[in-house]
Amino acid sequence: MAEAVQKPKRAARPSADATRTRILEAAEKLFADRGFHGVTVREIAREADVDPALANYHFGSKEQLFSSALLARAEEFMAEREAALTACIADADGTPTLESVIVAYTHPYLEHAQSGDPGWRSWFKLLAKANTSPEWAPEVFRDRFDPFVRKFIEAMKLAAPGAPDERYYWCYHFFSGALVLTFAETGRMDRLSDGKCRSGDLASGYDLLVPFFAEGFESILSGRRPPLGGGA
Amino acid sequence: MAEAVQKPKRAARPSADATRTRILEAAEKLFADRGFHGVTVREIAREADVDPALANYHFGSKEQLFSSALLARAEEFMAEREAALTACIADADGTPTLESVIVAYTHPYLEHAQSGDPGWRSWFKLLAKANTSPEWAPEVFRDRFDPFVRKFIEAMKLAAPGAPDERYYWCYHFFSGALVLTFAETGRMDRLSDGKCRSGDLASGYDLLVPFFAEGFESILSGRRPPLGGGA
DNA sequence: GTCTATAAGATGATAGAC
DNA sequence: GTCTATCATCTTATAGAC
Repeated sequence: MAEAVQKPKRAARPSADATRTRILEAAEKLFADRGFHGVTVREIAREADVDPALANYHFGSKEQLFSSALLARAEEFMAEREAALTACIADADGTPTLESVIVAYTHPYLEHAQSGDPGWRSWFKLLAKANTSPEWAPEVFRDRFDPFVRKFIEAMKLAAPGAPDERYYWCYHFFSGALVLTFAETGRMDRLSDGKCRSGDLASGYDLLVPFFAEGFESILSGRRPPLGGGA
Repeated sequence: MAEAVQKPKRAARPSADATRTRILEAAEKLFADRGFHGVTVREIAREADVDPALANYHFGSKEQLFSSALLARAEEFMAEREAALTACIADADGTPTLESVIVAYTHPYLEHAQSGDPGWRSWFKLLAKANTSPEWAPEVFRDRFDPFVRKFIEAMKLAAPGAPDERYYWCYHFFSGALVLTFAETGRMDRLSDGKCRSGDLASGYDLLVPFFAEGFESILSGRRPPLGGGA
């Protein structure tokens, strides 16, 4: 105990912090698989091998636990991507290519998916579910995700300036739908292709996603391909 | 009663069929907004202004009710799209353009969204949620959606032949993620753009979506833009 | 076909002992 | 920090009266 006072080393006692982490990891996994309403606090506690009351003690309500799970990796993820985006713009003296902006935005997905920590893959599934049910953790979207998306859109304006404002938003919208679904690994493609393509082969998907969307963005933002009606 | 025997006209008595329909419409709306686990059978019955026991009587379990709601419009929707796809191929003597195939695949979304029946917009939201939680009604995906998607992919092969098989599947995957999210109208874009873009303005989105994806497909399937790694 | 009543069990949350 | 016990409520589903 005198030792602990002198040197407050973490994990001297495996309890409190470890418990929090175990609950958070269990919540991440189960919420990712079954969504907010598809999981009970008791199930999360059981998965974490922890008393049910501890979930409430450490995180408050079930809503707060969900937000905590979504937020846990959001900080790190957004910071990395923001750094990549800033570097990409600086490296190109303020006029990056569309492809380089897309790489900066998406490469952290691939890196984490391949990192060996399976928690990231769960978190991407969680993100996909939250993306079509934003009412589950609106403040996380508002405070953590949206500001970074706005920076991405500003970077697209540097890469392909002069298009009507709405086009940047719609193109981003298409892009995000595809990106989030890809890293959610729903397995649908595996069945559609009779096993010829695997959802889990994210490296192959990524290598196609980047040029696919670079070209889509380029054709719309440059005006090379006009909108169908000829309108906005 | 003698009349009813002679001429078994539908809706002579507004009860049975009307009740089924009311339950189905309420289920469609509530499941679309909150997902399978986010809604109780009692809430659906209350929304339909019907006794809770009738949901079980008419549809069986809650799972079956969800599947019925997803299936209800799927038949009509897929039949229309299949007809459009077949016509598009026939009109072009077997070599349609990529854009015309994309239009055949997507235009029924826009038509129904603008049809005045708000049930279709709910159903598109339901589809988006089911798309990231396919475990809620796997048989509907397997039996109704997947066969039609395979026909779409065959049509893409007619329009842009000769690419490695996996590219058709990945490109379809990107496309479907964007399409389904667009017609889910999550409202995210409205906030991101500070109201400059509205999720509900589906006509504008559609007019950009078609050329955006025509170009993405074209560039990848033709090999004009190679995959990042230079690989498959 | 509709509705009442109820079975049989799970749920989120907390108060209070340790 | 942890765990036991429990509250008040809600859940899906069905049996049986009308």
